[in-house]
Amino acid sequence: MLDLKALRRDPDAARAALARRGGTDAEAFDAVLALDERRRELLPQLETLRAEQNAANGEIAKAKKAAKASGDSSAADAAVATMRDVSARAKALQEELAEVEAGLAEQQARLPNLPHPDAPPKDSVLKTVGEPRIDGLGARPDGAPAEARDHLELAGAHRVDMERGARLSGSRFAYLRGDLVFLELALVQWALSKLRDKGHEAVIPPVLVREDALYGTGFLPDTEQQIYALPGDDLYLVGTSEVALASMHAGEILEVADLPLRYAGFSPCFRREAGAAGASDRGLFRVHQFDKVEMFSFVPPEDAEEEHARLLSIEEEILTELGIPYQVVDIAVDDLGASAARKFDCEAWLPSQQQYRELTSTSNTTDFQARRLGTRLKDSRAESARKPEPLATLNGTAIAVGRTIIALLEHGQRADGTIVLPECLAPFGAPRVLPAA
RNA sequence: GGAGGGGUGGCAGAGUGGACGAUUGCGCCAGUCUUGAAAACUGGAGGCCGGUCACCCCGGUCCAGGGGUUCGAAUCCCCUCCCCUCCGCCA
Repeated sequence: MLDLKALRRDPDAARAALARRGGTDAEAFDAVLALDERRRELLPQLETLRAEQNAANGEIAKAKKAAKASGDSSAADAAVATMRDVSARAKALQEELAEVEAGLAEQQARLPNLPHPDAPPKDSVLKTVGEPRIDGLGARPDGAPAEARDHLELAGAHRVDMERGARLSGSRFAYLRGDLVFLELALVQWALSKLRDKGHEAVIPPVLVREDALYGTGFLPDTEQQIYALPGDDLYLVGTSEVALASMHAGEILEVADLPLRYAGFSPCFRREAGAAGASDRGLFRVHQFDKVEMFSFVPPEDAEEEHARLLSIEEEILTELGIPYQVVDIAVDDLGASAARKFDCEAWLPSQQQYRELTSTSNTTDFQARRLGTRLKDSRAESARKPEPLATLNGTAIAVGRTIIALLEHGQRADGTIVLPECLAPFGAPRVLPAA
């Protein structure tokens, strides 16, 4: 949600910023301005009537008492009759105002966040780290791609069982089995431990949430086609624990001294992924259910960019320690989600596809989510008490388990089909080497 | 799922139609006292909207949330959410 005061102060700047996103938000934007203005006309009128009512209430109470003593209730009756009229006018105004405010809230909810001025017009690669090759297949000096097997071949149906997954639940569902389960648990435990050491409290959140949480985080009204709903219970399955983590402090006023608040959520994620499946999305790459470790931070607004860089550096550290070559992409302004002002993706090199594919992503949502969720910040110890203000929230993927497993299998593969796994995972229960399928 | 009982300020807890944004206690902040602290005493302190996006001040609003009755609602009625107790069920 955007700050109405800021929009009023400089509508043209906001309009221009929104236009960079390329969507058709102009109508909603103009509607917001118009409804806001109407609201500001009606409100003082209603308040004047209310003040009149408040003043009269005391008089009526006195008159009633006097009437009781004297037996003459004519004065009281007259006052009540007068106020009956005022009350009716107030009620009419109130109804109109409620209508305007409902419309305003609806239009306002449709507006996405203002993009960061540095968010580029097109995806732009900021850096590339690691060699796009596979050490274990080093037999050929040119590193010819033909030899690289993809993760499904490497894992085998007894470890990534798509067929039975589909039989049970439909396409894009998988059974993860055997060694790979321990690999997942090791990845998760490794990541959560690392994040704990960096000040992120581990959290296992609910994954079924109310509609409010999805509106609050900006997933509604924007990505409804991606969200599983349970209409019988008015609940939704989250596509990311970001929803639950952001909502942890909904409606709260936080203390500056308590910031930053940093979390690491571990949860399954559910996405409908409506539409045709592409060949490059086969296997675990795009499934309806996957597990993920997600970072989430609440920081003062002025620290948001620094925190964004921090989350990105953690993502890079994780990829580096796992030995996965990657590139960092500054996501195009017209490709940001509704809540993000800026987004960086880390794309891993996938040997089987000979291209970089998204593995992790980190977004600076500035005060957009905080404003929607009603999470604010105050400083009780400040010299001059200032009003609570929205703070900044940021999120970033630590480990998207399925895709990380893909990258690990493909990069660890050797000519004989066995797979070397990163050393750092061994203490957490992962095998050093997976047998060939 | 069934039957009851509840939700009031940071916490505890009064208030059941008329000056209640709300008695009181604890906690918190400041001051007086003190070498310092404690105690005691005095004072202060919420959010939101608007007047003017500052301060002060003023008006409006907020007693879980929403709607209704009334000249007037913390108080009466309806709906929703949450918590507690008992029963049932269950990883």
